[in-house]
Amino acid sequence: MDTPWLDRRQLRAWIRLRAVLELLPGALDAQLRRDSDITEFEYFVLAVLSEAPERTLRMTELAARTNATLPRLSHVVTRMERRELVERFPCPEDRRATNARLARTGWDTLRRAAPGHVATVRHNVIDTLTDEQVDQLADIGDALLARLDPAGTMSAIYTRHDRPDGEEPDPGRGSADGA
Amino acid sequence: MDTPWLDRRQLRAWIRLRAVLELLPGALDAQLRRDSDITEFEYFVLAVLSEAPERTLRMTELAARTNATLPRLSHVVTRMERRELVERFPCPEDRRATNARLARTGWDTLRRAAPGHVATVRHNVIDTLTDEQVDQLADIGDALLARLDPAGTMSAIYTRHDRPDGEEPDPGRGSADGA
DNA sequence: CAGAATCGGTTGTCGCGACAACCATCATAA
DNA sequence: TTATGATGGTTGTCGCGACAACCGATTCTG
Repeated sequence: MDTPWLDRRQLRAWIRLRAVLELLPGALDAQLRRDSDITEFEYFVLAVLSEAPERTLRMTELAARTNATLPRLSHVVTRMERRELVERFPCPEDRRATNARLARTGWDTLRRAAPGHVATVRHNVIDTLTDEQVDQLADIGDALLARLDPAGTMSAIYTRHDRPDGEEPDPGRGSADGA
Repeated sequence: MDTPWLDRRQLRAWIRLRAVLELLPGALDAQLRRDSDITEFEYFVLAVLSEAPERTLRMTELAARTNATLPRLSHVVTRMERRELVERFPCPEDRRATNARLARTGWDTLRRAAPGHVATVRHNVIDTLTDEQVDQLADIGDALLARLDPAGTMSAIYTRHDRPDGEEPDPGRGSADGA
């Protein structure tokens, strides 16, 4: 356990990363709560569901893709169900399992929330970086996730199907916006 | 409000960043809780205090440097006081104010916790990146914090006094480790 | 030197996430 | 078949953070 201390340059990077870790989630959350009355996590749940076939996913799978524990997800979905953002129904093939499906209200909420959320992400992240830095950030993210999420459960979601859109769940294409 | 959608490269960066935001804090927290029975935030409070002159800081200042709201800090310090990690005493100059001082136990706890914490940071972050990426990360962090923390309250802490150590609060030098 | 506004901090309530305990279902093997 | 263990989920309790309400001390204003 004789790990060397961090040198100045490493420390510089770490301190900044730590600060971002502390501040950014709050900023994103605040905007969504204020403008759409949902959590960033709830937004993410809606987004993930909206990407799934039939807009339906088993709880376990949904938990994995959102990096939630099952208990946490269960609680969250219970609340979301109350607001009719999602629906829960037993899985026909496996009677232990439960499916979560994006409800109409959830889809609408997501669509309405998306633009503001994207704007916030742009404002706080993307637009503050050069194009080069954006790519560097992606590579750095890959490196970190190799440790944090070896299975790639979190990041694979959107990159899997190779589309120009992703986290932002597509309102803007498809039936919306009359594009 | 006609913010353009994220293009593929931007999305790639954002998704990864988001995943890191979700996973990294938990990883750090888990290690500290397990090995030293303190939160990452408590660790940080200890670290910040240990860097302050007299190992003492006013609550407001401590809150600013740890990016906590005052109520939150007050609660945290209450608990830490119970475990004798810190002490609170009224500020002589301003009788509204309260000072928080690092207690003996807190210092010891910090010193014992530091190596494992550093190792975790290395394992999950620093050692997964090239030297070049470490610098890139620092620059990216600067860019993001320009928005998130314009006053620089969070990141200024350690860079201000220009030392080779920083977040990691110095055990390792001084009387520890018998170096 | 009143009175008002402001500052510094604490306390109370509420909502969310972690963890453990629990129940039901499916798979496996004797 | 029935035990055994694993899988999929839910529920209960606890601890922490956000927000609002509050109080004493201080500064500002006339």
